Amino acid sequence: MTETAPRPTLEAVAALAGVSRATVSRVVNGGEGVREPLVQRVRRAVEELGYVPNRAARSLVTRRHDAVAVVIAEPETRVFADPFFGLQLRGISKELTAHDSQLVLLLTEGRDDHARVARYLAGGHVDGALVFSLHLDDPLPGLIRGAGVPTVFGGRPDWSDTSDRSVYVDSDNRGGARAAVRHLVSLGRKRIAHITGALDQTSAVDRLDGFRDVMGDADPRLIVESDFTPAGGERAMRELLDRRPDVDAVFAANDLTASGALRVLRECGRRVPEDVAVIGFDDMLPVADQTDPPLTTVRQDIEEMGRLMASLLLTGLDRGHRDKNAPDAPPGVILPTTLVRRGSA
Amino acid sequence: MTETAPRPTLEAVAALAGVSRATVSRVVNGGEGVREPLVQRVRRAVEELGYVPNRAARSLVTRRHDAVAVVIAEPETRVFADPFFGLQLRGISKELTAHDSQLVLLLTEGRDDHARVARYLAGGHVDGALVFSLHLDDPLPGLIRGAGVPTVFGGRPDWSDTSDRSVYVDSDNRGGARAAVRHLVSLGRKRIAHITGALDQTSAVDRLDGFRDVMGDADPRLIVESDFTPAGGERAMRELLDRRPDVDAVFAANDLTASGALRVLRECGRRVPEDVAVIGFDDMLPVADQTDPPLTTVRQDIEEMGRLMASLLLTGLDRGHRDKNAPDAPPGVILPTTLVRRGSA
DNA sequence: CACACGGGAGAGAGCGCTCTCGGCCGGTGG
DNA sequence: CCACCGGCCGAGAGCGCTCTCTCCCGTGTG
Repeated sequence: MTETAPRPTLEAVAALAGVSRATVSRVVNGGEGVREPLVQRVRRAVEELGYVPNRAARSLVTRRHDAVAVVIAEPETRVFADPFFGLQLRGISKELTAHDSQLVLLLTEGRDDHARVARYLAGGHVDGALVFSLHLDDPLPGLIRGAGVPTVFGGRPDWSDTSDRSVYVDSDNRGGARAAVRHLVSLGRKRIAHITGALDQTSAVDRLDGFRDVMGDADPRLIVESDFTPAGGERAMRELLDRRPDVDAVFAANDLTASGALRVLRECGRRVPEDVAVIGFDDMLPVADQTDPPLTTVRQDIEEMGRLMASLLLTGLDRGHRDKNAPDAPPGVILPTTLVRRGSA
Repeated sequence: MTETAPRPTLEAVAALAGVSRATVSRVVNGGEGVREPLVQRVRRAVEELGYVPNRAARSLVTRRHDAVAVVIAEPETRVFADPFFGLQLRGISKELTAHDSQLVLLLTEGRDDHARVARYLAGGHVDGALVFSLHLDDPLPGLIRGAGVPTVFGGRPDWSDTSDRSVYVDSDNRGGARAAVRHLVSLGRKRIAHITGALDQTSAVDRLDGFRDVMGDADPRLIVESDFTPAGGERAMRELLDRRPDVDAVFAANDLTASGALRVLRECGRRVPEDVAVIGFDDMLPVADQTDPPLTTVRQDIEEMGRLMASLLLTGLDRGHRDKNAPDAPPGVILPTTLVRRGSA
């Protein structure tokens, strides 16, 4: 823990270059309206002193922070133990650093954390927020909208509030589900079942809707509600085999669920994919490629989703600064999903 | 993207409470040396206006930022796709919010990112840094030390530089490995093999050392070098069966490797644990409990590791401010690991 | 009853930066 | 030749806060 050395200031650079602070500032911020020889002198001085602008001083006057908060609301520890957020963060990070913005991470669990996050965002310490809130009844999105900070949501928010025009980015859960089920149909399967995800999340609802788009007239017993976990997948699969022993295909709401289902099928002596074809969702590595047989699944580009969220937020901020009357951004952007064929279907 | 409302300032609170800015400042920062009735008046005014201090203005004068950077150096995308960092971040986040500090996340891939991170840290925008650097030859730790920012490393850094007294937190990789191997011995296994991790990482080296502590005199052919991946585990297991078909136990450097090994063993008709016992490392969910059979493994408390890193950094910072001559913090803190018995050994 | 003492409150400087404004200088048109 | 205009640069104010310094008032003492 060494003592921090005194950092060079704009003043110091100005003195060394023999110009005024204002000129150094201009050069540091793009160099518009400064003649070339001066620009060079200043650049050299900056280099020589190793000058780095003091962000605090800058944002004190500009009222911008070049920082955005990433809020991950995650009641269950389990959720964060999967690679999903890691990939999102990666995408977000790339986009933010490309725009020279910082990523301030806010993790929450429980209600008091919500208040803390809302206060932080309302405090105006960041230019905007990227929010991941998984559950329909989560109060956080409301709190955040109340904070008056530009926000982009990850995943479609709950539409129960119809005035809600929140910007969001989501995967094409419904379309992906349709593609999966159609694939099963094209394989000649007749009794296609669906193990749902936790239906308090829009992604689970959308995947179920996609299933229904294709299998609207299916026996309702072929739909079993579950919770996105492997254990839940096991339970659901047993239930399914009990209800309809003749089931010949399963579309599981995610890969974890599918892995549970696979285990039960193996236990019960059903061959996959010969007797029962199985499709998952997410293409979550290292799960999907580690099952036996490797899982056919619907891939979503999670990293791209993060990148796009950040991009949307930043361009929104820019537009806000330049032109308040620009046409609104589309409220939602849906990223395509693709079917990845492996061994299980 | 609404317009940001004008935020109330200290001045405004002071006016409302009928006191000076200085007094409000005192109250906001703990209220020492202000008489009770005034404290009350100020508190009410703060409440009424919804005043939140402007961090930029504050840190401009205090030269503290109440922010620490978390640097995750991660050349391969694969690494971040596992739950490890998520849990670390969770632990770090808890500790930081308890101390009212922000978490600024810096993800890197590639050399130019290193320079960027070093510049950022040297720029003095944060009070300290928590650094995860997995590889022995990574130049990042050196750059970061050069930046002169208080730092705590996650995982034992490379000791090739003997003057290095970096503070770090690590799991007891060596002890955990010993416990695993001893367990195999206690099961009566005689031909115990080790599939190593990527040996450019200290964790892999330490686990190998732990294996050797117990099995020092083993046939060197029972040690196969691998890379922490499932595919690597498969390759290594085949190699192992080829070299020593009579192998009766495997200690794999992590759970992913173990899962690959399990698959090969099943393919080759070996029963687990009857013919070959298998132990992993990490207790990575949802891998360890999803294998067939469920994996016996060595658990490390990853979240606690993150929490402890943050705690060490913060107390170090505090001490730095209060008393430069306090005894140095211990360079390394090692967290215990525990053997988790499941079905595979 | 005058004086020293100490604790609580206010005044004011300034952290490092940006940004507006005004002045200077060179070039052009009348 | 002079007024004018436009492009560059510098001067200076001020962002919101903390912190030192000073002043004031109440209490205890000679």
